[in-house]
Amino acid sequence: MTTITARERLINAAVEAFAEKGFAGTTTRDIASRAGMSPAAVYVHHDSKESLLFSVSLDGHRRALEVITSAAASSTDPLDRLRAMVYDFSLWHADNSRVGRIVQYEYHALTDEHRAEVATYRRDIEKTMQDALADGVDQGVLDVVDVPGTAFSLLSLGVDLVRWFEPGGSRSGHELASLHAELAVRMTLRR
Amino acid sequence: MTTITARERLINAAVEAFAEKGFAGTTTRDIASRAGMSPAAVYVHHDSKESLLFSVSLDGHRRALEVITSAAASSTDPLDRLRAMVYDFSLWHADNSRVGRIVQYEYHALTDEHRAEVATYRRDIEKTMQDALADGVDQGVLDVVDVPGTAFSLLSLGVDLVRWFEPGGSRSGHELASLHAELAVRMTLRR
DNA sequence: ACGCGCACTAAGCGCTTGCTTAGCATGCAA
DNA sequence: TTGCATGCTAAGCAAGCGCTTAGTGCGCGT
Repeated sequence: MTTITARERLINAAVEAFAEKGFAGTTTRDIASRAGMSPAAVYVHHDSKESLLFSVSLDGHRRALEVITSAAASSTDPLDRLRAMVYDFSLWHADNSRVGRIVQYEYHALTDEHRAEVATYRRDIEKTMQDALADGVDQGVLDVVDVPGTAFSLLSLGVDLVRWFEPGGSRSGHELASLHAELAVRMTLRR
Repeated sequence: MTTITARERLINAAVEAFAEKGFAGTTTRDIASRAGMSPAAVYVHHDSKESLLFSVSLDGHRRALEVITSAAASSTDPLDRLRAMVYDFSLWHADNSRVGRIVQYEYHALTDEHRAEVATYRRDIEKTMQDALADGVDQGVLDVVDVPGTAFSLLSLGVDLVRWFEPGGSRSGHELASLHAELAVRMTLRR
């Protein structure tokens, strides 16, 4: 059985609040009341509002990198691998749209030090996608003129989901991830 | 010669501030000082901080719709038209990344009434892209299984630019718009 | 020369912000 | 029984918020 600590309850409350109102629009009182605690309780478990954001953002970046890294390792066939990477990355953003929104849109609200730390995960995510495309070109399966630009565009499809995606909406995460994977193949397949 | 009114100077200041710090993170004092005025001057020309946001957002939505509408009317050839629409839409977002950021990311900060008003422009933008794809399919030039989903994905490429694009960066708006137009053709061309 | 209207400011009001301080209930070791 | 650490709250502080009020200086028509 997993016990949810008070610290974790506060983090979950912060995820809800930041995703709904943004970092600047969220008050520490709002976070506390979502977690069923008094305003002062936030500071028993976390140093500041920004350090709460950093916890959420760092964990989100780590999980996003892990998703795309595992997908990259799932196959040696360039086409299967590309499909898996785009599918899993987009699905993760649909399934975790609140955390994803914080990762993508509250990046600028981090302190310089914290922003620099999560920036390494962002570079790794981009590099993983670029490497997959470059390898597909080397193997003669893919035809990609602009590898960094195309990699970024493929990631954009997943990232942009968090701007509007709501669970229980008219389209499921699987549907959208499948669409993105198919579009990715069309964008890059050698003809 | 064009004279910039005090009202416009405040709007320009608001664009800078909202794009940099977000709506909730911007103070009316910040807007006023960027415009070289006292805090009270804001209220001589605008009703509230939110009405300043609405002015920026409404104008941005109108201009984005106009860009894609003109591109849609620029050719009857489905492929040329698609290229023009994606190119112009992405280029506009690169050239107007600050306004674009406000249009896309501060949408939720509008009042319900104001949000409903700009929502019509968003629907028109989507519909314009969907119609162009559907017509290309009808003419036998394009092959698009999921028209609304693909239309949204094509727009996402341009929209996502505003998240990170900075004028004077390593890639020009033209470069990115060309890339997006080429990817759009690959995504939809019948083979 | 004068008076009026308009663009603008100095000052500040009531409220909310992030965060701190002082203290209290509970549980456990001795 | 005592003593103390732990996890929390009530109260509040200084600063900053959106916005208002009361007025000032200046250009312009007469």
